[in-house]
Amino acid sequence: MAARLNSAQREAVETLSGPLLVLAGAGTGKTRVVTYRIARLIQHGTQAHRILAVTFTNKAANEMQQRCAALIRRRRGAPRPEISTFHSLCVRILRRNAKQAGLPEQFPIYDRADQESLARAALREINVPGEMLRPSDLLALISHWKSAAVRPGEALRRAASDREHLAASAYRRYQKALEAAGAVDFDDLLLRTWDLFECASEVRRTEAARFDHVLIDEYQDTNQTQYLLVKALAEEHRNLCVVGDDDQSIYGWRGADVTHILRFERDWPGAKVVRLEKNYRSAAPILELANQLISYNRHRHPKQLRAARSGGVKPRIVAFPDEQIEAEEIVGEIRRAIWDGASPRDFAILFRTNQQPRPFENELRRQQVPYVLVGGMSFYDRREIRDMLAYLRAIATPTDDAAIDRILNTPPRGIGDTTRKRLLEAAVARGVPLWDVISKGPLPSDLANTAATAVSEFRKLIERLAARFDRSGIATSIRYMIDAIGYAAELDRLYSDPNERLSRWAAVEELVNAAAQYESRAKRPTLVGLLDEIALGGQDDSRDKESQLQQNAVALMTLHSAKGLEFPYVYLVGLEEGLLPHTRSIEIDGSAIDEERRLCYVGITRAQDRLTVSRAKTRRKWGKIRETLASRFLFEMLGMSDRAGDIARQARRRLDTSTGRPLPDKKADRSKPVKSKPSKSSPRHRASRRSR
DNA sequence: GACTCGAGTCCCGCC
DNA sequence: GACTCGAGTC
Repeated sequence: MAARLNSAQREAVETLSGPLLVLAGAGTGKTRVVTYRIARLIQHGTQAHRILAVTFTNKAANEMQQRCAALIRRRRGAPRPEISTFHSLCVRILRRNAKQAGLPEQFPIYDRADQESLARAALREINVPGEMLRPSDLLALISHWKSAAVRPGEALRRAASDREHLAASAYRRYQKALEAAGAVDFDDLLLRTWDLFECASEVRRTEAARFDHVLIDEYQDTNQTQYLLVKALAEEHRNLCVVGDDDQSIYGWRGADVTHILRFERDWPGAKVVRLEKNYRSAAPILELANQLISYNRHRHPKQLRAARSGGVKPRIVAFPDEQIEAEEIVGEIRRAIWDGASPRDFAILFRTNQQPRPFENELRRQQVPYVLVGGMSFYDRREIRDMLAYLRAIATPTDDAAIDRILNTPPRGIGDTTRKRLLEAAVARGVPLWDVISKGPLPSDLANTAATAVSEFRKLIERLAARFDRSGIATSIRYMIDAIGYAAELDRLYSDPNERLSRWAAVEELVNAAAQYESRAKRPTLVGLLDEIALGGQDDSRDKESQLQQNAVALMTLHSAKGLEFPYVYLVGLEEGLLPHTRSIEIDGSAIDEERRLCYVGITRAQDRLTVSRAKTRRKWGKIRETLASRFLFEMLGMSDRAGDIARQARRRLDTSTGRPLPDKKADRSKPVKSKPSKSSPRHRASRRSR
């Protein structure tokens, strides 16, 4: 099998023991190296189930599983290598050792919306004015603390400003509420596993001893907790292989620390380092642009991607009058290419923020080009699905206050705000979950008679549903549940538009299907198991990234979602100061801009054959039209350092004079749009003919 | 307690 | 522009 590998790849595959760092540039066959290495280990006598490979996304884990399965001839029922994300790995460890971890046997995993309601409650409790600290700000801080393994006490000690002090107190309350509900949030999955390893060394030893080899993908994106976990799992046998590219570290904002990969050799003395620099993905002119751009970053392992292919088309850089025309022209071009025989799935439109795809979606629909918006509003974020899941969680783990709170009056059953508040107050005062107040009583004495009746009806409903789930299969019980709560009637009531009603109802049915699929797939299906899968990114989410990308449709996604993918034709859109680099990063400057630059680099290196980079000269934001400023990266990728520097200074000036909001500025950007060599059919020519 | 309407807010990326 | 929240009304 080694014949299909180049010499560097072969070296990485054949180094079978000891610490190994594979510095893999974009498109250099990293996945191939990892899967071949796993196959080689097995060939050399390592039992498959004693190999652990950790990825960051479910998509990467699934893909790696499939590739390994294709490579390893396996007897039916023979063990497989354990390939999973950090989060799934930690859930399994915590569920196996729930008692030692101080968790109830069936703990719920809180998602973003649950976290937000906890954050809101915590801020209310300590009377923090909304303009000082919003729930989303608090959650970002908490996540940052947790990914750096900082507990509330430590956060309080470290607080340098009033705002941080308040946030740290809110963090303490947030954590208390989480513990009271016996729940964990996403960051807790990692942090509590680390705590468990620290407090119970026998658990750490047992868990680490399950594996003889550990592989970590995308090592540049590990945060502090993940770094500690990796150490704990591999320090005994030292058979650790990490793979990554410091130039593609784009998750600094959620605690990823690029220094982990930069100092690997110091952490693991005797480590071998292999560099993969031969790029099999992109045409040479595309790589030239990428190399040029990334050379502006300071702290990095020096690398130069070399194209394995010769020839190729020079990337285009285009400016459009506004974002509407940007969308129209790009979609028009894609439509014509499809007419000429290209396949829709060969195209990707990449952007920085989630508000950018809207005009593209409209155009794709109008011009009848099949497309798929990857990420964004997920199936499981839909209101009706969230409602159903809240019921399921309340049934599986009644201590889940967030779930009970959501369904208490959904559909409306006469339990209004006042009643809800009184129940919550009683729960807090008694130090018990909300469900205990409802089910065991006594109900607060000041409840109105009608309210008390409604609450006890609600209790009976949940008990009846729980009994049903005990008796029958999951999908069957969910169908019964939807019926029992009268959800169809609720949808009729809420949505007058029959199309919307239909689409919402279809989503509900889809959930039943997902549950049925899970039931047939899982070895021992349980409601908690189903909810775990969904919380961890839903491997059975038929609308998830992977299956979305398998459809023959143009892919629309953020640069963050695009990492690890490749397309023959890539449109990297909205290259403007304020978007890429984003305003928030311009404010911070320095390393934040470097990360934006890496993001842009990731975008460029997704393209195989043709790359188009575009921007709009004006853009509508909150209903107002504003003139934009070309991104500094456009000039950097062409090696025009001076112009890039000018732009950076202008962007900062705009920020200073407008408290963070770019104002229309007649003088700004009067300079010619970035020079490109538009062919006659270039969208720019056609765009200028349009009057609008 | 449920519903409607208008003012104010939204200001990145995600497992 | 789109969404949320709170005051006012039934």
